[in-house]
Amino acid sequence: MNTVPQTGPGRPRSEEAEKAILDATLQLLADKGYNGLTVDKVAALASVSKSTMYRRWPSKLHLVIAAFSQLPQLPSTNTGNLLQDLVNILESFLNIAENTPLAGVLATLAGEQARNHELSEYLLPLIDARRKPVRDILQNAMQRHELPEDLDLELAVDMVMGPAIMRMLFTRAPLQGRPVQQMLEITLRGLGWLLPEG
Amino acid sequence: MNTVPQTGPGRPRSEEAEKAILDATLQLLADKGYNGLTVDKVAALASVSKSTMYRRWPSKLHLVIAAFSQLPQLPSTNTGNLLQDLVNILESFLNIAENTPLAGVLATLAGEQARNHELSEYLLPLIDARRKPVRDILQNAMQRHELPEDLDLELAVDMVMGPAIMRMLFTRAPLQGRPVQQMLEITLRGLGWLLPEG
DNA sequence: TAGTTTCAATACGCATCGTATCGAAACTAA
DNA sequence: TTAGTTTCGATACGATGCGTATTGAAACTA
Repeated sequence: MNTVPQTGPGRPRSEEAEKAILDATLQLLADKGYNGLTVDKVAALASVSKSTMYRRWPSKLHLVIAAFSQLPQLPSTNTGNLLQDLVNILESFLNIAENTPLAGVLATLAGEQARNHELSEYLLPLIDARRKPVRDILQNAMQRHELPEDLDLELAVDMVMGPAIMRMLFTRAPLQGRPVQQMLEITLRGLGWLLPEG
Repeated sequence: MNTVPQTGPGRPRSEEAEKAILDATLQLLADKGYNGLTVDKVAALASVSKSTMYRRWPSKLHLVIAAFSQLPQLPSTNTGNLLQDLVNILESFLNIAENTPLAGVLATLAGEQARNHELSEYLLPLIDARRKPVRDILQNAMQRHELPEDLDLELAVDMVMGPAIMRMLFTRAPLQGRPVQQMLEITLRGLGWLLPEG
């Protein structure tokens, strides 16, 4: 994610500073959102000069993306119950989204991506990492023959996550508990879920 | 959407200027996106002074929202074929999204909405208007008894639009033609679509 | 005719991004 | 030890863009 490696002669880059910058970025992002975060504030909070930041990331946007990719993966349960596994991971995703402005930031980045194509290069892997747990759960179910063999996995991921994200970002209707389970039941039925018990 | 009515004495507000401002806003939005649009550029393109703009809308954000609500509704066909009607409206939505950065702007606004709650008041009606054609199509199908009587209509709208929007904004995989139809077939199956011919 | 509001033009304050400069610090290589 | 290189913090700076303020003319009401 950095711009240049630090091999050769000269003073080595401070790993400490790098961590402090990314931590400060995440904290300010969580406290004030993307627009409320300023480069100078990050520098002050991380006790670092701006040159140290811009040597690593070419813009505020890149910095934010780098900070995002530091976030831990969502815990992907594998209870063997497809519906329950999906409910779990979606609920934990929505919990994060409701208690931090990360969802809003993600939407902002998506909007920027539509215009700034160079951004996709950095953003797409990050998004794919968020899709991966869902993909894994679906893939496990396929191996248990609970889903059709010819299922388009990427399309299925969109079908599973799309309605919840739609509601979270745009509709802004209640989403915890019942609605999530209901949405997933509908989607799984559409995908041709073959329940293990019949 | 304006801040103050124009009754009473004094020079009346220019309807012409208002239209020119909104048109210029839409054009710049389509050409350069939200960040590429500047208030001064809008003023120049509309041949209007900034005071004329700020007298009507208190910020760039409000102006953009006002311009958005000027956009025409998507044409809601009613052929009697539920799948085809939904394919049509989603395709025309995606056509706009692919040929202009308006979709990206919508994402940007959604991101802002997550932080700026006062914004929801203006944005939600606008989003609801975009959902309405889909809601109408689904409602028509319900009256034809092609969908269950107890269907949660709002949830169904999210299920229909969510996967496509997910793919458009985040996944960024191909979306025209086959995938749209396939996604809708899966969703309708999950919703319990009772085909008219069987 | 007097009072009120909008108009275009323009200047201004202010925040913020990203760049540039500087001398000190930390490292490599000879 | 010494010369060369890169990063460091501190700080200043240019550029951009939002939103406000001022001013005199224009368009309306009473």
